[in-house]
Order: sequence, then C-alpha cells, then structure tokens
Amino acid sequence: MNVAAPSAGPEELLRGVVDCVDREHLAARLRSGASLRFKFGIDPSAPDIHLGHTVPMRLLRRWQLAGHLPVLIIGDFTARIGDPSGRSATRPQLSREEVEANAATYLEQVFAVVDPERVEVRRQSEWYGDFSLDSVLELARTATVAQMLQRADFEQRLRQERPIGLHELLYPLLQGYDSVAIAADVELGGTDQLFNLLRGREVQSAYGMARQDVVTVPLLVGLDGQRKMSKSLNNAVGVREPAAEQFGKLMSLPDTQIVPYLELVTATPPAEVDRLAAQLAAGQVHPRDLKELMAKRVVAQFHGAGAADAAAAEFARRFRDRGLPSEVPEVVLPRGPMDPRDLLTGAGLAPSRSQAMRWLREGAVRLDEARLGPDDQLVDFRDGSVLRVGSRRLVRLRTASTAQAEPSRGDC
RNA sequence: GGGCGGGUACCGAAGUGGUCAAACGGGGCUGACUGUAAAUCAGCUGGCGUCGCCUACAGAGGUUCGAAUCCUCUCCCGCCCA
Repeated sequence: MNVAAPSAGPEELLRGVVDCVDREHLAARLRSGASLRFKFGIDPSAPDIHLGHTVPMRLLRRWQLAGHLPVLIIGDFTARIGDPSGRSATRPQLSREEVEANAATYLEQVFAVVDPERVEVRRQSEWYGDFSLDSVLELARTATVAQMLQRADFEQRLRQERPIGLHELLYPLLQGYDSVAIAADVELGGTDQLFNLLRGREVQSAYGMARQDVVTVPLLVGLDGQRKMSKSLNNAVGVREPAAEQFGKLMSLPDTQIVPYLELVTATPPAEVDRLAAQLAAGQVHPRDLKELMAKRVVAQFHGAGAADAAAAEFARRFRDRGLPSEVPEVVLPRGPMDPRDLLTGAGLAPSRSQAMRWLREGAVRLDEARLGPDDQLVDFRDGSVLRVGSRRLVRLRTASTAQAEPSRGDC
C-alpha cells in the first residue's frame, strides 16, 4: 500500500462516526499531533469476516494514513465466550482449535483493507494466557452486577426469562482489560459496542491508567435491508466470497440501502456520494444502475476491477437476459430414460425424491427448454443437456455408458 | 434446599388423548411479474415404493384400540423463596 498521507484533523478523522466520548478530549489530542494507539478488537468467532466488519476497518485505515497506530486485538479468549452484544441467547462455545483456525484466516482478510505494514497485532492470550484467579477477581471487582445488567441486551434477556451465563457478564470486563494491556488511547467499534467500549474507560481508570476515548461507526444493514449484517442472520456478504457471489448478493440489496452502502463500504468520496444520492432521489439515475455501480466498487476492492466487471457482465447475462452462466458444472449419468425424480437426485440437484417431486409440481424444473412436470414418466436426455431448477441451480448432463454415475451433491 | 413454569419442525410459537407431519409468524425454496438473487402476489417447506407407509413433538419406560397431548423416572432451562 502506498503514501504516507499528511496528518488529518479531527473533522476528517471523525467523519462518519456516530458516538464519540470524550469528543472534546479526543479532538484536542488529534490536533496536538500525537500519534495515538487506536484499538480495534476482533473476535475470531467465525472463519470469515463480512462487509459489516469492514466499516470500522475503513476508519482504521484512515487513521492509519494519518499517522496513528492501529492496534488489532485478536480476541482469542473472548471469542470463546461470544460477545453478548445484541444477542438474545448465549452463543455456542467455541473450542480453542476453532478459534485458532479462525484467527489465522482473519488477519489475512483484515489486511485486504488495513495496511499490514503499520499495525500492531496483539492476542489476548498474551495477557490472559496465565491470568490467575487473583487477577480475575481483581478485574471483577471493577464493576457491579447492576452496572453490567444495565446493558439493553442483558436487561431484555432477563425480562424474557432467558439465560445469561455468568461468563457473559465478564465479557465487557475482559474487553476492557485489553485496553489496559495495550494502553489504548482510543477504541473503535460498531455502535452496538458502545457499552463494552465505555467499560474499557472504567477498567482503565480502575487500573490507574488514563481513560481511552471511544469512537463508534454505524452498523451496516444486511442484505435483508432490516437487521444488522451478520453471518448467523444469513444476510451477509463475506469478503472472501467469489466475485460473482458478492455481486449477486449486492444486487439483491433493497434500493433504500444503495446510498448507505456506497458511503460505508466503498471508497467513494463524500461529495460524490451526495451527488449520486441527489440524482437517485430526483430520478435522474436508475436505481439498478446505481446499485450496479456500488456492487462493482465493493467487489473491486476484494477481487480487482476486472473481476468486478466480469461479475457484472455475468450477472446481466444470467438474470437480465435469462441466459446460461459461462461455467456450468457437469455431472455424469448413465445413459437412458430416467424418472425425472431420479434424474434430479442423480444429478445432485435435489436432496431427496420428495423435494424433487415438489419442484416438479411447482414447475421449477427444466431440461433444456422443456419444462418437466410431475406427470412425466421417463425422460430421455442427451449428452450436454442442461437440467435446471429455478435460475440458480443447474448442471450439464454428460452421459457415460461405461462409467458409473458420480453425482456431485448439490447444496439444497 | 423448597415451590412453580417450561423443553414442539431451520427459528419463534400454538396445540394438552384420535380429524397432528403438527395452527400461526419469520426464514428458506419455487412460480408469476420485473430493473435484479428487489418489491408485490401465489404455492411449497420430514422421508419413501406418494391418495398408502415410515420416522418425528428433550430422553427412557408405561397406560390406552389410539399419545406431542395422561403416568413414572432421567436430562436440560427459567422464575420465586431460602
């Protein structure tokens, strides 16, 4: 990555942030020209990061370019608890091995956005690895149960008579102690992190350290246009997904989110975002075209402009022109007429004959241009025929008189 | 330790002896439509030899012609009192 950018002032560095505590204090420090330790914690609780994670990472990069030092905390301990933020239920416990594996792929993904040259990467195990019970108690003494129960998600769970694990109560304290361990000047997170971030201030002062300032950025709304992007809500775009997959998902985003996405997950300059938003509102630009622009820019960040353009072209071919994708998976089947249900399961498109039958009733199944129905007895196919269910599930059939059929399982 | 209320399909949640493969909502899938994998409307959403059979309502037994529904024990969760 390039350029040692000129150091920027508070206006530039705080653009787009939602909460900022203590704003006066932080602004003064930024103006002072000091290089700040800018903490950002990531829990390797899933193997992949998604676009939602990149929102704070982009701010991290801006600060990095301005001469501040990002300190990335790999939450290899807290990941095993699971952050209760915004959670209505206790998370499943991860094993040490899972967390390790996740952590390894995480950094690689983070560095797609953040410059790997100028960061400090720390793991919680550095300080929690041999944390004694004494230390735990000392940390636990820094807060009261009432303070912990103030947070909305705990309060809500209590009201709904759902379980709250004792270890979950500890989460904000552990995250807070990280700030002590690395002597953070500022901590960054999504708006749902506010409670934890503020707790860090209290923990630091309990340990006789100056309080960090706290900055939050907006949460990215997921593909459903409603809830925050989250893998478990199945509304996320992973940064490691193939370009075509990312592009298609982004095109399914409700129109209302086009501008927020441009703003939060592309490098589009604010002035241009404003201009495009105005044009969209005035009907001067077609929502689909703007969405395509946004999608291309997002995809290009992870796969390059060429791949983004190719994904856009492929998408147009498949869904606008209703054509075949450029690459169709093949499956080899024995030659000869088959019951359509066996054909679907044999080709790996249907997980069961019952599901195959449902699709046949729904009119979802096409063999080349012909639609197959529930009353079709035996259908014949030729080498190279295309069997499809809906628009996204399809295979090219190859016949083999000698070879055994080796169906690849579909993911239905 | 005592008392009470719960554990139902991917999730939430009805059902309290047969008409329950299980209401309803969400999610997912499919069709129509379209600028899209958007919105909207409609259908589907355990398996199989598909108008029938099998498996399923925390687990194991039991009562009954018949149980998700009743009884016993076990496991798990929540609340209240100590």
